[in-house]
Amino acid sequence: MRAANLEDQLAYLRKGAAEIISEEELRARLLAAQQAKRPLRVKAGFDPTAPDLHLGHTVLLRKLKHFQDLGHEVFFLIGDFTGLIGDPTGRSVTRPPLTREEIAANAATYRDQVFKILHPERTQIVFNSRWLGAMSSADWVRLCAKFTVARMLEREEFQKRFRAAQPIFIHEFLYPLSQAYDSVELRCDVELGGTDQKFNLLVGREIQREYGQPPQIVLTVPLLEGLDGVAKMSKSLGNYVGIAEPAAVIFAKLMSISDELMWRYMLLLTDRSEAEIAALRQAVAAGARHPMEVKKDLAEEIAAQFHPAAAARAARREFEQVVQAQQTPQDVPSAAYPLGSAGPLRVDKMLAELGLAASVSEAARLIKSGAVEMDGARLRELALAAPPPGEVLFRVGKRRYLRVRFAPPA
RNA sequence: GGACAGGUGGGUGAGUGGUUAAUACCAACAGACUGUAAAUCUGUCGCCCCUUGCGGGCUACGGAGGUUCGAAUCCUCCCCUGUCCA
Repeated sequence: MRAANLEDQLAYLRKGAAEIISEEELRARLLAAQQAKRPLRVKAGFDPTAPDLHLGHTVLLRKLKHFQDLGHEVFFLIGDFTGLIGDPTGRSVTRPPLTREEIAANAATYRDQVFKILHPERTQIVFNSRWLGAMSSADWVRLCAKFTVARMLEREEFQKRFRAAQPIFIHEFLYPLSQAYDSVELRCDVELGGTDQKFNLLVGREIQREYGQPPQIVLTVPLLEGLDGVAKMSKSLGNYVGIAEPAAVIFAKLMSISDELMWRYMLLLTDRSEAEIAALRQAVAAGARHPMEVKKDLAEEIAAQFHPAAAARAARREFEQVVQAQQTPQDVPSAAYPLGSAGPLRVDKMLAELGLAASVSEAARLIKSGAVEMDGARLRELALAAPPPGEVLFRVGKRRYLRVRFAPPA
């Protein structure tokens, strides 16, 4: 990979990128680095509070890895200082500072997850509190003096809120400036981010120039749509696939995406070439390939990025058996449930107590809507006059299973 | 410092004394259909109690008090946000 010619390198880095500012500069920088026999310094920043990475993050991580494949150096920056500010999103407030222990724990989690994609030997994990926390008030004044309010208000998020008469707090202005200063401190050649980061990344260029450094090249990657295909993937929206999730979960979640979204995922989450994807898409359109089979291949391939290939294959088989053939899964958890003295068994209460429903009301709702099966038979009543003997298999909704052993009253 | 506007359920956003646990939309959950795809359709969508029921109780409309048989809706104070003026 390292020996590839310049144009091949550029093409490799361009695949799946939303925008490169500018490609000319990148070409020149690649060339200069090659001649000087030094790797490029490539940075991307991450939120210290959300160490549970999902596929949306991997779009960026994969692009970082592409740089590493070409021999460059990646700075995986954990924004423990900027985390105090919170990237302006309209609802963010100043966050309580994390303790040293929390930060260390989050960093460890990152390390575990990130190296499923990145090359450890070409990755440096850095914390921006190291330099931002050491800056004096005077340093901050100097930094702030390098950027104008008018420029700051160009950011779409600020502009929107300004027009809508919504609050903009002064400290929010410090976020882009801090991030930009990170680039100065690390003498970055390239910074990567989602398209929503474009403004911040560009501020980095200006601030670097102010500090007498050549401005970094900015490469943005598209925000990955979540499982719903509409909103961006995010944990809080619940439309995500976590990379630490079991292979079976990853597989099942990916099977629920729309056919249209499948192509997008294929482009951004796999190393398949655009030509290959286009051909496959045509085959599906022509009826030569069944979209479900293509989706299974994709789901298995992605699951295999975070699990052994055998585990991914097993996930596929399990899906075929449990979901498609409607067989009960192998490893259904079981629980004991003590029966009350006499009287009928209140199934709604039991489901809530065993964690199959969030509350008794919720459980009652589920039963009334026909979502609960007992030993394969749909349950319609909240109470059972005579609890069945021995072990009973409960199914709630499509996926939640539990074997319940009824213990006699104590 | 002054004048004015506003703060409602996960989100957007109605409601200005009483069938309002609170319109509508989105999200979410479940069912039907299917390739557990999407789309579509239907139902549900605060918590708890009684086996059910157009059943009962509790909690909820920035916070704290108050008026009233009864308040998200009126009054007082406080907190927060925005606009304009200084």
